[in-house]
Amino acid sequence: MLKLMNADENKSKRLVSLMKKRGFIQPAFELYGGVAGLYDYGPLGGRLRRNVISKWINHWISLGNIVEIDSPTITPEPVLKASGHIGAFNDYASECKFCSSIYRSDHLLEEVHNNPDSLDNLSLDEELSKHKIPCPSCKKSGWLPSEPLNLMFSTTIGASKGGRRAYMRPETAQGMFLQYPSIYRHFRGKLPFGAVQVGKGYRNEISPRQGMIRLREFNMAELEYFIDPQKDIDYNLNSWDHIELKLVPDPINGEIKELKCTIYDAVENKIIRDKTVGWFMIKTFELMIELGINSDLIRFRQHETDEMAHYATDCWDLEIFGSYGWIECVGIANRGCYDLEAHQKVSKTNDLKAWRDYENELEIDKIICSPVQSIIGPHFKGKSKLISNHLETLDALEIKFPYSTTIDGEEITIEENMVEIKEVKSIERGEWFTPHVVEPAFGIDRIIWHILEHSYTEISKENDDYYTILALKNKICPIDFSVYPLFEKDGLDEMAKKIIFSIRDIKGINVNYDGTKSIGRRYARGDEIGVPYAITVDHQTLEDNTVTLRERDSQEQKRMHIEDLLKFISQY
RNA sequence: GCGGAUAUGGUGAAGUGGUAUCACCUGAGGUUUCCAACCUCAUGUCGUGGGUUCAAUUCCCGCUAUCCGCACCA
Repeated sequence: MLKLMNADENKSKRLVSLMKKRGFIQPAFELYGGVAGLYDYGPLGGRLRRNVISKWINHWISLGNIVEIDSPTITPEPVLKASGHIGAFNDYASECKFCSSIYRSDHLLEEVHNNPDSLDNLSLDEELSKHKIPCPSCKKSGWLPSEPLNLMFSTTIGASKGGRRAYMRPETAQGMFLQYPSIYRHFRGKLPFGAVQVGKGYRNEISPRQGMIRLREFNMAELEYFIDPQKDIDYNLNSWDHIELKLVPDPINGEIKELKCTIYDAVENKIIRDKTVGWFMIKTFELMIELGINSDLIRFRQHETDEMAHYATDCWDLEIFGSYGWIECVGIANRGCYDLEAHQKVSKTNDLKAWRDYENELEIDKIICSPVQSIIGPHFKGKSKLISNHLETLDALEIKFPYSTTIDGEEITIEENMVEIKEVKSIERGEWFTPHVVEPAFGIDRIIWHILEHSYTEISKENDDYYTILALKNKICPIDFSVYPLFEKDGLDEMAKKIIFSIRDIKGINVNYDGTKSIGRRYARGDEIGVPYAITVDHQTLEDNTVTLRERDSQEQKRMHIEDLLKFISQY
């Protein structure tokens, strides 16, 4: 496999050149020297990206219980504190007092400490001064207190000094969690349901590498699927029995082993711990094939327990093989109720819950102490509300009067005449609970990169070592049809333009005209950017209204009447 | 972040202390009856800031970016 990668190295260089040359992908801000980790999509890449995103959204929306939402990228600090992004994502950095160089605190201590990664900021500072760690750059020893090295871009909301601290979101998921009440209402409380969001995410990587693979600003597409953990849903997993997935399970019981099996078996045999995760895995696999990823180059890898993010309980990555090796492109995680509960706790609301009907109604007979407000009110004044609440929690059968307790730091006594012992009947039909969340999170840029890599084919033609075909799938490709007049004279060019106008009337089709240079070159130009079909207008067209339709991948041509062509295109 | 290498039209490359060459691509014209043909012409380049110098794309230093290791990240 290593040999294969080396052989492909030049090929992948030629792909990068092509991407730049033809306007798919290029480093951003090149006029100003460029910025690592930031990329532009060009005239063709922009449309490619749009097509991938549309396909992604439709794939999920068509399930019927998924909606699309959108939320801001600028996120106030408390949100990210609640979600755990501030804290868990952090490493500490120390600044040299003398030369202002900044280093990761734990890295400075590597020589003198076994596991500096585990230290908190105070211990880090202590160790640094105890061992008189010198600055690698100026060799003096003296460090300012370590600060969290945050991988998020920070900003301030509001221009004045009192502005609120905020960050560019590191994932789109939080937007879906915060919109949960609205989504819950939309579906009128019927779980399971989900929401998707496509947008930019930001991570201030220390050193982005590997081209499009690690970006500082990237396109993410995330789906949050809210489920009742107690309800067993039948996903009909055996309807995918014709597909064998490559799985690399958590090596918790031994060495890493890749195995092949159907999604049904993987869930049955508990290789995949969560059925819903399994369902999303196979749905995601389907989507990848539709987008043009080579199915042989896809595998799922389960996160090892210590590798799992702070929120997840089970997590599988969809990895795609390309010139950078196996790259994680989708993460499918069961996040449990972590996020919703965290936000409920911090924001002090009760709104992030769902209602579950009991199978059988529960009749509950209770004997309670009902406070007599006309006595308690005047007697305890401001404290009366707290006292009433307390009384309602007591078991009336056990209580003896006068009853003493401490409320709000004060000893109080309840006399018998302050309460009324009542028998109440209540019927409980269900309960509130916090839904669990299964999240498939897609790195769109990484997927696009691999679509391009897997589509990129070089064949040899006479006099041509590298004839390039970008075998993009229909409707993913930026341009769907090209119309070429054999020559731009004798009215062929006008005929071609007439045909283009009729094609443009068909919705959603992007058609392109090219009339310069030889016909062979124009086919080559089209093949190179993945135009699936070329329509050629020749002299015969003027006589009998027929054109030739050339297929990109087979390079075969068929002559057909313009009417039939338009019919073909409208069904394309 | 550390170590090494690199930066020349859109792409891929050559070259020089006196402002740069080639191929492909692109555009115009000609030619051409279906797969990167040919002819003529044309457009377009020394990453960036500073230093040395009469003169720097070339030499030196800083910065930025890219590639390869290591580390980090997922």
